[in-house]
This record gives sequence, C-alpha cells and structure tokens, in this order.
Amino acid sequence: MSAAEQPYHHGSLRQVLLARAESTLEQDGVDGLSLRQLAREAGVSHAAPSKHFRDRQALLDALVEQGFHRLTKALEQAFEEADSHPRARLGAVAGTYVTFALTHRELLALMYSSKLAPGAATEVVEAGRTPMDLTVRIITEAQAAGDVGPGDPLHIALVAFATFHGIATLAAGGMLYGAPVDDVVAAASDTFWRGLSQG
Amino acid sequence: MSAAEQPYHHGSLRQVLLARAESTLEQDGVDGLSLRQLAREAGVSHAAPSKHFRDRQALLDALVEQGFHRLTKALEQAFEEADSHPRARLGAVAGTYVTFALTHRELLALMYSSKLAPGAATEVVEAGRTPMDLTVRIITEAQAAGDVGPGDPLHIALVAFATFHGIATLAAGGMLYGAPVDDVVAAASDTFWRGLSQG
DNA sequence: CACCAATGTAGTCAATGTCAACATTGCGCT
DNA sequence: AGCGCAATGTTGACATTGACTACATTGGTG
Repeated sequence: MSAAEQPYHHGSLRQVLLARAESTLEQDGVDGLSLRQLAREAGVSHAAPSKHFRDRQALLDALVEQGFHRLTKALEQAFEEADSHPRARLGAVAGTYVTFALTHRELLALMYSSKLAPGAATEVVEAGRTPMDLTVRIITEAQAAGDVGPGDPLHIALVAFATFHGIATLAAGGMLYGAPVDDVVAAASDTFWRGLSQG
Repeated sequence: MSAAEQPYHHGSLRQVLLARAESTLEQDGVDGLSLRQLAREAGVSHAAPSKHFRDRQALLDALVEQGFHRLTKALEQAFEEADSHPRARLGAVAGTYVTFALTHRELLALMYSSKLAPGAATEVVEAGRTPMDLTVRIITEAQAAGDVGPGDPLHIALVAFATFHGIATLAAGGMLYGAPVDDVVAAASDTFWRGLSQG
C-alpha cells in the first residue's frame, strides 16, 4: 500500500463507531443515527459496521449498555464519596442522576425507552438495575438507622427513584416551566424525607 | 366508475390515517410507523398522506397533540368527578394519569420525547401544559385549605407531577420490579402528603 | 508455513420519505 | 347554472438507508 493509504484493517473500528454514534446521538437524536453515515465518518465501507453490530438495533443496544455502565459508575462513586448518612447519600446520588440526565439527554431517553432486543437483554437488564439497587440500599440503611419507618424498602425506594427519574426526564425535556432543577430536587428531597421520618 | 370502485376522494383520509397510525404506534412502536404502509392500509396511493401531513414528523406531531387532548380531557374529568378534597383530587388525577400511561405506552413516550417541530409547537405546548396546570391548581387549593404549608405551589406541584410521571413511565417500561403500580402510587401519595402536612 | 477466523469491500435489493407533475373532484362566486 | 380554483388524490422518480451475499485482505496459530 502507498504511504497515504489507510491499512486494510481499521484496528479499532468498533470503538470509533461507538464514540461517534454517541456524539451523533446527542446532537441529532436517535433518528439521526445511520450506520452508513457512521461508516463514512470512520472512513470504511458501508457494510463494515455489520462486522461489529449485527444490525442497527445492536448498535443502539451497545450504546444503552455503555450508558448504563457509565451511569452506574458515576452513581456508585457518588454513593461512596458522600457522607454515609442516608440523606446525604440519596442527595448525592439524585444529583448525579439528574446531572447525567441533563448531560446525556438523548442517551438516557434511549436507555429507558428500552426496546431491548430480547436476546442480548440479560447484560443490559443487569446494568439497568443498578440505579434502583443503590436506592434500595440507601433506604435499607435509613431504616436500620431509624430514619425511616418500617415498610417494604422496594416500594419506598421505587417512590424515591421514580421521583428523581421523573424530575430528570422532565428537566431534560425542558418541562420544568422555568423552575431551577436543583430547587425541585431539593424540594423533592425535603418532602420525601419528611414524609418518611415518622411511622 | 364501476360499482365496486372507491370514489376518487377518500372523504376522511386524515381521520383514518390518524386512527390507524395510533393503533400501529401502540402495536409496533414509533419505528414501525410508515407513511407508505398507512397509505396502503387506507387504500390510497403512497403520496396521498402528504396532502394531510407535510412529512412524517407532522403526523407524529398530530398524534402527540391528539394524545394530549385526550389525556387532558381524562384528567379534567377525573378532577371534576373526584371529591373536592385536594387529596382525593390528586389521587384521582394521578390514577388517571398512570392508567393512561399504561394504556398508551408508546403514545405517552412519544408525547414526552417532544421532538416537536419548532413551528407547530405552540398548539402542542399549550396542550402539554394541562397536566401540570391541574396539579398546580390542586396544590393551591390544598394550601388554601391549610393542608399544605406555604411555598411556591409550582415547585410543590412539580414534585408531585414528576413523581407520578416517573412512576407511570417506569411502570410502562416494566421497571417496577414486580411491585404493583397501585401500591407504588399509594405509597407515593402517602409520603407526599405526609411530607407536606407540616410547616 | 499454511490455514482459517476475523475484518473489511463491493454489489445488490426492497423499503422508505420526499418531491414534482398531473388528474379528479367539489365548492364558492358570479 | 356553470365556471374556476383550491383541495385532494395518483403516478413516477430519486436518494438514502438497512440488510444480505459473495469476495478480498490480513494477522495469528497450529
């Protein structure tokens, strides 16, 4: 091959495709994502991506999985670094979640639209559980510490998670009617803990 | 034209397209929606839909608008028919919202994905505000009745709405981990009101 | 070193959204 | 009543896309 030519094998096509796919996703939305376009940008033939992703859905699944892993990592870090008091932990986790939602609007929407291919679902479902698992853990700790009365921790955690998830998605869609996200999150936190602090 | 022929003009093509589009949407998701397929099902030529919807997005916008109108109607009816106590009203509205979300999963997702064309946005944005407006009204009444302490009713209403919206979308996505929706809604209601009942 | 699995290429096909040119119809205005 | 035009529908075309098949190149491994 001559000097300026590309080697026949790209070398890291899968990574490049995923990276460009993610930035295109955020910029143009899911509908703006085209396998052929990605191939062009990567400088490979139009069918090359098929060696790494069976079809378009497989690429989306990979994006979702990557997204969940990153989100999980961020949430766990926030959990660890926060003061160990349940209130501080939930606040840190909720804040991280909302930040992620605002930084990766389209990705989070994709993650929870979950048109997951029934085949590859296992891994993704696994990764998708972490946010709730963390929340359950916080509630359980709060109950152990006496900050929260008895009751199925799953139900209580679901209420908490749904609240912050709802705020995050509404914020990402610009439907907070001008209210600052942080204020809404803080208000939700206050209401939530006050509602749980008594039997 | 011979007896069995269709008249040249369909007569109610727009309505038929919208109706079939909605059922296809729920059955196959947004991606399963094709203008040409709809045209086939309606028995018209492939370009006929363009006389009623400039492009595919315009059809989706129309579905969203129709969806918001139906949701608004249902919520307002629930609001009126419920006992006038704020707690009963919020419960009725929340229940109606969740029911709608479960009955029209794909539609609700589309409604809040809001890739609204900046042009036609006004009408849809208008319709999209009603759920929050109703919630604000309930909170204001609750404050007037002394059931809820002072505070920006918008913020409080946002927390409530986000909570039920979050529960609804999680439930629609099958991410409640087996917990019955009604239980989660009830738990959220209890926590919410208890958290607000004191200064 | 020969072979083979992984990776990339070229060509093709059907489906789709969109546009332009043309056909048919019904309604309003004179 | 009837003329004319806007609304509605048809036909044909084109570019893009996802997906499939056959083939080419490469690098690692027995």
